Amino acid sequence: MRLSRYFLPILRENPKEAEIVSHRLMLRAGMIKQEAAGIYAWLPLGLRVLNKVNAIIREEQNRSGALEIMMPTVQSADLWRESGRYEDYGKEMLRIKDRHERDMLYGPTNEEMVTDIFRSNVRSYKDLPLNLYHIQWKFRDEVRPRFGVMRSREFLMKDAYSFDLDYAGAKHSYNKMFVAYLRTFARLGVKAIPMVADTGPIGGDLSHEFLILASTGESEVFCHKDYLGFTPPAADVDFDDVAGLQGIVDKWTSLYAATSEKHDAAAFEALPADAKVSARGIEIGHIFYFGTKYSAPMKATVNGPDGKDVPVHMGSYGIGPSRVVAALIEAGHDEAGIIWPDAVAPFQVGIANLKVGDGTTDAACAKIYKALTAAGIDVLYDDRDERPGAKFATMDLIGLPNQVIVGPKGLAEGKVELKNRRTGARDLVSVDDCLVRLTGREP
RNA sequence: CGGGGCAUAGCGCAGUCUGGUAGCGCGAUAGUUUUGGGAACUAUAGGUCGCAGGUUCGAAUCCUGCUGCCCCGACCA
Repeated sequence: MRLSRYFLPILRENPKEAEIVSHRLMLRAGMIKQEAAGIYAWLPLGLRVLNKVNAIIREEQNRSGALEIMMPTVQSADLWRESGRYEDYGKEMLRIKDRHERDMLYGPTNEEMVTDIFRSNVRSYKDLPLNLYHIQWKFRDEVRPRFGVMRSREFLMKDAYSFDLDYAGAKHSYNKMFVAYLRTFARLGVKAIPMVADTGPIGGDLSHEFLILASTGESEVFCHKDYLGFTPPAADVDFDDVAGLQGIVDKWTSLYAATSEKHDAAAFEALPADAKVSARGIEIGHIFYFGTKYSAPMKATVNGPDGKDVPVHMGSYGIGPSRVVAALIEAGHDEAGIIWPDAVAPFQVGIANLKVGDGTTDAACAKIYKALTAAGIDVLYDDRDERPGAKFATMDLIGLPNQVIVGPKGLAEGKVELKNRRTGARDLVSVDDCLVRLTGREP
């Protein structure tokens, strides 16, 4: 992508409403635009990141055996009356009437609807286990939305729902998502720690929150330091291996980890002094097992091996990709701007042409741009007629992990500068060496 | 939902007390000179002063009502 043809409305000054760093940087980098309280439009740069986050989540959900569907944002109130939540959910639910005066709502979550899909189509225990998920916009009419997309009213959520014959099966489904989440967050470039959680209005008695540590987090967390050094499950983990998955979950729940709501001060104090981590955290995932809470009232039953109908055991599993984007910034930034993990960076490489109009630099940039693009790498080529300082500032602000700086000084020696955003390291290399290092292959 | 603020150009703000016909910085656009960490000069564009009513010869400014947004707390993915 040539920056001169891109839509990147960068702000030099901080918008006054943005208090926390991720909100500030997302606005300054032209990733989002607020349209109403807690409601945001995603601009090209922001959408790129959001889509990359979604892609990783999707791959790991699919790997675990979950099946992607797409449920609507607008739902009929009738389903929610069946579960009893139409009254219980309160003012956080955005209620709508259609032209026929029918009660509708903008979905805050999808347990009822997915349960309806299930009961309409599944009759036998032989069709279990089943896990259906989608990535869809939700609306929760927060009393006080804040922190940009971190706590917005409209937000994107990946929500998965598992269906099993009994508790043992449901526990395995729960473990699959637990492991999938560990892999997902590791691939997103963050250390997420599972913590015992309250189940809140969703209900149920088995639940974990996944939190990443960040000084601006809304939650107060306490955990054992060793979690930060744990190795996430490998890509070839066998999701059908019941004992194997349980082993992974056991390991990741063996040490102390809790948010303030579930904090056990005595247990935490018993940890060795050098193992205690007391910090702030951001919740980026939450998984629940809630048994027959919805399947029983909504009559989502299957015929068991003994020929009797039983309500299925369910769980739900959520990740907020839009919040994840903000959380990644909270966890990765410096004075100059965002530092993206490679996996979700909007562009892997930025090319800064320091002297647009100079034949030599233009040609070198064009060669690099063409070669990287041909290698399937997302490249942002800053071909604007701007001074070098402005280009450096832009690249750093939007956080491109690898920056190729092409100017007359370096080219006089046949070299370009390869800069790593995270470490700040700069290497003077030939154009060919630069391409080898960025593409991992010989020209 | 309690408490406190704010609303004037794309962004940040002054002007409001004391009514007199719209201003600053940054940004944008064009040109020139520049060019290795957010350049200088010149020119240009851009605002029904949140909305509606009222007072007045005259309202960004005073009065009334409304709306939107932000912050703190409680609540929450």
